[in-house]
Amino acid sequence: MAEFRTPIGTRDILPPESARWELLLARFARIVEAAGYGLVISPMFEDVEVFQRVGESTDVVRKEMYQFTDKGGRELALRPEGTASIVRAFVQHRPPTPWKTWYAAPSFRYERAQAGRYRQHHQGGIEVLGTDDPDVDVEVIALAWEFFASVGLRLVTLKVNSLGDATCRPVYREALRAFLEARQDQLCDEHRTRWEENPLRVLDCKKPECVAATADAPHQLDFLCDACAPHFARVKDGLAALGIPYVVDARLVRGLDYYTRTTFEFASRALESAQNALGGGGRYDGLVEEMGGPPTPGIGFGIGLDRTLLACNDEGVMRIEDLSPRLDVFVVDFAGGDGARDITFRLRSAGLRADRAFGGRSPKSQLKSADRSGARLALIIGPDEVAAGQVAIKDLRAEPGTPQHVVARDALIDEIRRRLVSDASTVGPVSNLES
RNA sequence: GUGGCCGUAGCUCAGUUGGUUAGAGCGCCAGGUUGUGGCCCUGGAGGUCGGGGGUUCAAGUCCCCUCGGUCACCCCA
Repeated sequence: MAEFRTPIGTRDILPPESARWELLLARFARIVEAAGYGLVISPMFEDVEVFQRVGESTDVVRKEMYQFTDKGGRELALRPEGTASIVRAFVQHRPPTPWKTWYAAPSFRYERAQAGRYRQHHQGGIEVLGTDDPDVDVEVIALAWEFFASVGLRLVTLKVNSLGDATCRPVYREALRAFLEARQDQLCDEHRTRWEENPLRVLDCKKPECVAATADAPHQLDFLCDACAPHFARVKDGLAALGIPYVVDARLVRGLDYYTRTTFEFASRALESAQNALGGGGRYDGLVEEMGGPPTPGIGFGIGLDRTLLACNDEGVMRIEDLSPRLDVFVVDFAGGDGARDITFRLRSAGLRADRAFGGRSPKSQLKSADRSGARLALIIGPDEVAAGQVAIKDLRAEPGTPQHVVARDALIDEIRRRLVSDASTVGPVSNLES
């Protein structure tokens, strides 16, 4: 057994699996940048209060945060989600609005690991600050939808809801409180004592008692004010206009307290595991102010990239086997090594993807490495070729017995290019699935 | 934080009611082919049986503890 291993709930992502991550991140970046979003790279730890502002009553900040004191006595925490950092950056730098940003970064939560749940997971997300136009809500949702579609996922479902705003939410809360108060003895053990703390959370409880007791509970949707109702209607119209299927789920309550108005969640019907939420988000029109900035509406989503890949596994898309080899040529030299050293360097300078064998191994052994590398061509340099100033080119995908060609060193790069363009499948893994 | 299941080679696993030097497939390395991969054949390297303690003449096998993995609850991405 190895002496050291990755901490609980974390893992190494190694080749060839990591190639899927490169592709996934490239897809995400391409889609959101094409929509005018700019990358924000923020620290992965912040003043602990930055994250506490996203919701004192949520498990994420209450009991799952990686908190620590640094040597200067500062109270810091590892980022448990993406939005708080972006909002903090907005308040700190006051960029012009609307500020459209994206990020792809790890988040950390101290939880028991299980399928689709890690202590370090990776989220890709976008945030738009400075406009409450409902068409932005539609844009944000549509970009997430497009991302899932771009990786080939077909079994993704979208749920939307509106949680109201500072005007209508308190009214609804009070109605729900009154409703729960009348039936508190029917709730589950936990909520019988805690329903007052956060009444909305009771609607999210999966215990049969709570589900039954709240079956005909009032919905926020029935309490939307004159500002929120048309906002939500416009969002639904927009989704319909773009052909994005959705269901309104009046019981959708997300795990962070900052949400207002539009909230949404993506789930995979393909995922067998209990963790089938791929991502979610919503509006947080009060959060910037809460963080000490000017009143500024905002909306965004976070997508779990780890889970997106799990969903890809279950749907059979983004398969590692479909990723093409990354190398154009593999250099085999059993004439001392000068040729491998010099030619590999020249090939790379010319923009070709090239690797070689080291250690002066036998021709057979080096060819074996060439085969496994997945390269299209092998360049063979033996004493005969050196003497003639030539290099042998072997097509590694040709049928056995296919004769190899010998070219002068001066003509080598042109000849390789000629052979590569004649076979489109030699394009690398990223660009091959990029279209 | 709670519970179920599981820890034997790099990987996937076998190991008969406890009984000699712990096995296979894949992978890796080498040879068969004094300069040619993929198929085949042969050989080799690689394991304190997760760790500690206990029972026993004898423990990979039984018991306890512990660490780790995994799945579920909870929560969420």
